[in-house]
Amino acid sequence: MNQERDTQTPLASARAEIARQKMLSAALDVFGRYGFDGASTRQLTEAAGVNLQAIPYYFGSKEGLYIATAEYLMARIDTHVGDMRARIGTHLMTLDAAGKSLSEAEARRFLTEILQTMVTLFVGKESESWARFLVREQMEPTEAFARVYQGIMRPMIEMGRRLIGVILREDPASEHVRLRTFTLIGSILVFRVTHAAVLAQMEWDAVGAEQVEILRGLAAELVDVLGPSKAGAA
Amino acid sequence: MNQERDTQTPLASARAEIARQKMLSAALDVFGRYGFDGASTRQLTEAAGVNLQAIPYYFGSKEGLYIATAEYLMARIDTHVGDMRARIGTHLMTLDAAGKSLSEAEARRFLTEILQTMVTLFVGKESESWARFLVREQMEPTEAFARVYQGIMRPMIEMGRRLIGVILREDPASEHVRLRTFTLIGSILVFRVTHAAVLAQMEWDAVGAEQVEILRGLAAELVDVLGPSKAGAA
DNA sequence: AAAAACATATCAATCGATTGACTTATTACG
DNA sequence: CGTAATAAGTCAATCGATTGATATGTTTTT
Repeated sequence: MNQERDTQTPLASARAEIARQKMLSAALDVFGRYGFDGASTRQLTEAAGVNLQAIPYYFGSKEGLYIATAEYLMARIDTHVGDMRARIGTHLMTLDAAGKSLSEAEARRFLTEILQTMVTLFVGKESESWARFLVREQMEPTEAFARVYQGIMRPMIEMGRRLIGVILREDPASEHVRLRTFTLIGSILVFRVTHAAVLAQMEWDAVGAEQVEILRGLAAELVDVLGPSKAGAA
Repeated sequence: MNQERDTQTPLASARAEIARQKMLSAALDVFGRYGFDGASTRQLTEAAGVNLQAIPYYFGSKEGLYIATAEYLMARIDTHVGDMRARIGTHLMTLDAAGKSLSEAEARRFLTEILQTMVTLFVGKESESWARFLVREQMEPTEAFARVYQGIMRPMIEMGRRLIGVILREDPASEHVRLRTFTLIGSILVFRVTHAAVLAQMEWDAVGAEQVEILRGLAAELVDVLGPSKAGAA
């Protein structure tokens, strides 16, 4: 079995590339919906419109397809958040190089942007299976966890830590800032994880564009009420 | 008719009750760890030390065992949170009957208690499989979801809504209070759902007693910083 | 022709469930 | 009381269906 494509995409694989793409696209949906064990190879290939044999042929095994799907997912997500991440990251590095510090207002603006992107990406309907893929991978890490964590979670979390550190006026590396970073993530993630309970409690039929807009507003509010512990609290 | 049999547990079922108990206890762990599809009947019966046939005999089917396990879980949880829930619930009803309203300080105290209970129940290690059972049931509802939601989630959420309504000085039924209730839940739940990422970011080896204490402190802080939108924010 | 891509027909393993025989406990009856 | 009849509980053996993977043949491209 030789499906190595080390340096270049051979012209011969024009057909193959289409098949791979179809399979990855379908696998992202099927794996996201049913998980690794829950998704059968028949299901995966039928959803992609390819033969059962295509899995061992192109990806070696079911597990190979899964790992490839995880990387495909990260690439897809990067097309959605890559710009924002690069922009904020560059801004932070520019400040570092100039020896200047991030203003609180800027930090709030960036943090709001990140959380609102999380809403769109995690709670929205069109990316439902993606989100389930990621949540599942967090809760029960598989072989692909390290890649997903390093590629998506970690950079986002550490960027969030820095921003929250500025807003709370604390060390971004402190335990407290790390904890508060996770609480903010959880504040959004809960609308995906407890999806059924959310629909029941909010009296929503589904999470459509209208609901996403409400949650984006909520994300902005969460950043607004975030602040250093004030002495003058009753 | 010298001996009543109908009201009390029949002497005949003493053995059966032991077997059922063993099976439910083992099933709670196995289902929690691997999910419904992931747990095999062999696994379930071997963990309980009973024969494969015990599942159809006592619970009709694997699904019957699963539903029974969900109800068993709720009973177990009730032994942990039942007292608190009853105490707060009674207090609220007493106030209602007297036409009095809940003070903000009391609301904060109760809410902190609820969140800290969530920490112990969801994040602690000894109840890890329980928590995973519940989280899984939320994310991919099965036949047992309605029971779990009605029995555990809903009463807790609606009690939280009432308390948060007092603190935010808003209508507990409003959309905003509902949203903020979920964000609080998510702030704790995230430490279970993104467990692997939490360990990596917090540089923890595991979530033991020490970490639970830290998270209980975080829960208290989250209630502290909760308040009606203040005008004097810079 | 040679390689790449696709398809058919299986494989052994495991799934949940069922069968029917077996042991133990409870009830019925003399 | 004692003992046979009945029910309750346990067990190994096995069912058809499905799982991921493979062996091998066919078509397409170079």
